[in-house]
Amino acid sequence: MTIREVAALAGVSIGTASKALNGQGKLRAETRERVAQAARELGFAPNVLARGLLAGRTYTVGLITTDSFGRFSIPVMLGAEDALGAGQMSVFMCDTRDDPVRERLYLDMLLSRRVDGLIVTGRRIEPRPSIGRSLGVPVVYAMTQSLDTDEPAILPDDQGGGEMAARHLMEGGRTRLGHITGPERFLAARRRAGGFCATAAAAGVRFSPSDVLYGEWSERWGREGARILLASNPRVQAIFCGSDQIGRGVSDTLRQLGYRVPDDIALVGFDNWDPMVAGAEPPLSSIDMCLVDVGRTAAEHLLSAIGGHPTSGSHIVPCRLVVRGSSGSPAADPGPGTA
Amino acid sequence: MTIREVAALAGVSIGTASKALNGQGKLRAETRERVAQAARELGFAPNVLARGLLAGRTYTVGLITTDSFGRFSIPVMLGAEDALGAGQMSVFMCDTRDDPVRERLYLDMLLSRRVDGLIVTGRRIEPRPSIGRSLGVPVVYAMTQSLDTDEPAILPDDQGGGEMAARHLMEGGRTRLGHITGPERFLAARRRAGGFCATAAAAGVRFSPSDVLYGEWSERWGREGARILLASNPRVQAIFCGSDQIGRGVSDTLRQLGYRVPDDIALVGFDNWDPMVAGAEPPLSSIDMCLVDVGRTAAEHLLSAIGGHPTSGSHIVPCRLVVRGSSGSPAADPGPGTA
DNA sequence: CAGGATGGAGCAACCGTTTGCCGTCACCGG
DNA sequence: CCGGTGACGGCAAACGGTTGCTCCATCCTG
Repeated sequence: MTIREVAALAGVSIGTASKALNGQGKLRAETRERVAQAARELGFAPNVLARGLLAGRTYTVGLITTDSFGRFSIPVMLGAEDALGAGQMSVFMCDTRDDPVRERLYLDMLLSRRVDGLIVTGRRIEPRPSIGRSLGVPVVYAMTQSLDTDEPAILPDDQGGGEMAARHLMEGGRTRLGHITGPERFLAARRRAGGFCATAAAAGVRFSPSDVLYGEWSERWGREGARILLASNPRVQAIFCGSDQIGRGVSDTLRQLGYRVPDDIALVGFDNWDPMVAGAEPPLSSIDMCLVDVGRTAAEHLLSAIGGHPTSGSHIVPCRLVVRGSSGSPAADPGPGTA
Repeated sequence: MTIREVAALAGVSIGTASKALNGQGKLRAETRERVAQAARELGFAPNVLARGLLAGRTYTVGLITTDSFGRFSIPVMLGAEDALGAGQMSVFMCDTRDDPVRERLYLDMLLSRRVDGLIVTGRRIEPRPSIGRSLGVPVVYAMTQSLDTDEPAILPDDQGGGEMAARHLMEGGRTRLGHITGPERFLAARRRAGGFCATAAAAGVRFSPSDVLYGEWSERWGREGARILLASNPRVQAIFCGSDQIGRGVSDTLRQLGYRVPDDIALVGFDNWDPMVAGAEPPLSSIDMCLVDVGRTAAEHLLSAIGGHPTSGSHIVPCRLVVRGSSGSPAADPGPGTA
């Protein structure tokens, strides 16, 4: 199954066979066809290693993730795979499980495999330490960013997502808002809250940053947060939840306490995570970070860098609002979602 | 950063440097140390491609999954990665998105990259067509099996899981049972139901295969199934749910209808999927398929096959029961789970 | 008819590493 | 003093494929 066999069968030299298969050199069309036929017959596939050895590149990129292939990393990977697969590149995926030792290990492995580039992904509380500036290969961060802010990073638009949620919830004329979200130490939580507050303020709706209920990314906190919010603000009309899990807890609790969703209180979640939004009753409207796009964009930037045109700094990928039953207008339900 | 530089710095020939770094040949200890020092200084990492080219293997395996890196494939991949990482092998992950064309494409890619072996995974309704018997590399199926039943496959013990659930639910003396699960066309659903029925029968409890409620793998069906079950069997004491999502729907509906879990009705789910079991109220007991073990075992079989000792046929990995609040004894809650 | 142009195919070097074999040097024993 | 032996290290082939250069034959043109 090597090119040697193909050349022998076609009755040409190895070099000629190679040229025939790659469309190089000057060969008679008949010769090309004869070689192609031989290759087909033998099921020949060129050894990518040998080719890479000579070309100095491997047509391979490394993808390092820190969050155990969680539901955030997966779509990013899929997007990256899409963009790279089109360019005939393959992806080595490594899960560091957020362990610096493992990260170092995987990094060495990827470098000794001479990957052409690196994508670093994984949900983080804050920007992460750079994985290294002089590794000899380009690096792009996806859904996370380096403390070295000029290293290229592709990020979801958390702030824009918060703005979208606010605009959508206020659409039906609702003005008494609430926001229950994850821990304040998460940059993403603060950005979402920031966008939400700013949009409310711009619309003349009273909702200050101190009204944001920070807690955990869990259903339990959603339940608890809902009770706290209702205690302090019993006439709330719309709640923006920082994650679908929180949204789920809020939704359950509202129903338990006798509120109707969306008629009494409208809800919007965040992440658009199918098992969560679909299982809620009614199904939960949610902000989708379009992580597949984030991954695809990251891969495109990486390809560009590999091609000699590096980019730098943050690039924001817009979110998308998916409307479901939990946020129909109090007057008239707008019907099925736009996505 | 090649061995040439290292050799030059150490003042030896390339061949000698290679031997020094690999512990081969007969060299003075001082020479070895000098080379090692030079390598360290230059941050040398051997080019795995070049090494592989000569060795005829790549220290790489392909992992083909059909279910979009879903929550079933991920733990399998992690387990496989663990077992392979220890042997210094890397994993190419490919997601076919259940598309035969993509599968073919990825397969060709992996073969032209000369992977040393292949793991095929992904939840399937029934055994899948063989990916190919004469690919030139060993193949192990994980969490799925080939129609060619002698190809090695590592499978979770669905039947045993059903037995475990039955035994656990009957422990507290409960004898009026129910089972709400996914579509009957899924082999896994039938196996779980089979184990459940057999164990009930063996204990002299009346529960026949025709009592199983087959439906979908969704929360919605859980809700619906719970109502159906209660309508036909209002005094049911324990329900085995074929997935945690179904369990979640059942749990919510029971609470809504005024039943107390676990005091009136005990629940056990399947999959032990954290966001689902933790978010349920009370937290859902569940059968864990130990998919990490499945993945690890698959990788071990693959390594063995690569080493020249192929295995064949199905190998079953046992499940594990994780007890939580939803299945405490009606007499006395046994307290926190055993896991 | 002779010389140059051109088309077509082969040769060999190269990518980076490993490893079997051989040469060399020093030391030891006879 | 000479031959043998063992310790050390270098040489070169090999892995599979690519490509610049060379070489040969043919054809065309002056």
